[in-house]
Amino acid sequence: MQLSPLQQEFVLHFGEMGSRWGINRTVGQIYALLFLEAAPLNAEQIVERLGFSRSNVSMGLKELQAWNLVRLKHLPDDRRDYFTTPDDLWEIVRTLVDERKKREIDPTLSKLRELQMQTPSNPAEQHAHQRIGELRELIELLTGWYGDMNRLETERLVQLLALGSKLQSLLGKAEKIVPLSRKAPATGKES
Amino acid sequence: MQLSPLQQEFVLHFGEMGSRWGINRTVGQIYALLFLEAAPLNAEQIVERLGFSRSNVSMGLKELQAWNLVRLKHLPDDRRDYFTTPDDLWEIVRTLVDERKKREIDPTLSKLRELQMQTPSNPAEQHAHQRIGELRELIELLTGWYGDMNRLETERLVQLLALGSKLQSLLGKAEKIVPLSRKAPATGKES
DNA sequence: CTATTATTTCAGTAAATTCTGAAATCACAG
DNA sequence: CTGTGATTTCAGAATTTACTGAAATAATAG
Repeated sequence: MQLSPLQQEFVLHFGEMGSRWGINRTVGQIYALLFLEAAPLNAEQIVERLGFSRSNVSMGLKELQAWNLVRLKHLPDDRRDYFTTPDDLWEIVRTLVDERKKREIDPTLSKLRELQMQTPSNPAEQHAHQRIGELRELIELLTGWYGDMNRLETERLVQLLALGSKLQSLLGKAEKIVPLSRKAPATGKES
Repeated sequence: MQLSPLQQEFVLHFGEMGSRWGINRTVGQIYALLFLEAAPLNAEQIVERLGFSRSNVSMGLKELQAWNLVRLKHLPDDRRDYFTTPDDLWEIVRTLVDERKKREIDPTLSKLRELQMQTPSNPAEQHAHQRIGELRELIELLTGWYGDMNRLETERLVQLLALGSKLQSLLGKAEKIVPLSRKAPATGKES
């Protein structure tokens, strides 16, 4: 491995973390490397730095592209593909969550809805049906909230997150002025 | 597998999902089974229903206990261990996030802080150093926010999540009354 | 104690996954 | 076209992870 100690530790750590989150270790390392690098790298450079086989790197890059986690660049008079990660970390977070949602949460929701169609026949099924309903509701609440948050500009989102628990006291105050549900305050001028 | 179609589909789906999140498939299935079941189950009953070996179930249950995801119960005049999942789904979510944070996020933060101690020597390290700092900040913001949310009672938390994007308009209004940073509104009566 | 039943441990095996090198395909310059 | 370099594919090898059965340990009842 042809890396500075700083790079090396970072890359190894994220390879390890990736593998705990269901991501192939080498894919994690490739991503971590690209994340630290100022300039885009081509496959051969990744091979040199990480010591994987060329084909392994190729597969890893394909995987990262499928996840929308890398950007493809080209240099003039060079037909090799160069890869980077977005400069904006929030863009990375959004992509990660979006993709994970698309691949795992959404299919789970469909499955839960489908299972809830079945009317339970005995007490055991009755209970399972109930439980599945609760789970579906919870996931719907969370994904709905995520959708809302994702629609915010990054700056607003960061403000909100930074508020954290101060939020509830603020909300308490706000509620006194804007009484709970924000629907039709009867001013006759809705949009 | 000795399960109703409803149970079976649910259990298989969550086994599959588990394995995509770095959780052993059989552990996922055991958890899914316990989740649906009204009454606690003992290891032998899990063996019957899922068809795994006794030792595999034993290991799976140990894993779930290590993750704090199951509760241990006992029946009168029966010295076998019986397992359930909490009735309250929010408790489950909190446990999941807490454990994952403890095992993966917190060590990552330590690592990032440690790496940032090193003063960069060349331009490449300079850039890496910068990048690591940005990542650390982002994770700190997110974990800080999570800590705040986790401190809320479930009811308040659900209210907040349900508000979603309505929040920002509410906040806009609130901000006019409570001007941005909540520190020392110069009333001379701080706590 | 001893017998009985519950649970865990662990070495070996099975299965799944990751990784590689060789060959195929692709993309373009000449 | 043809040649050269970039990239991908894929079958098998290597590695890792999961699973099992047998044996050990633990817990309790008699």
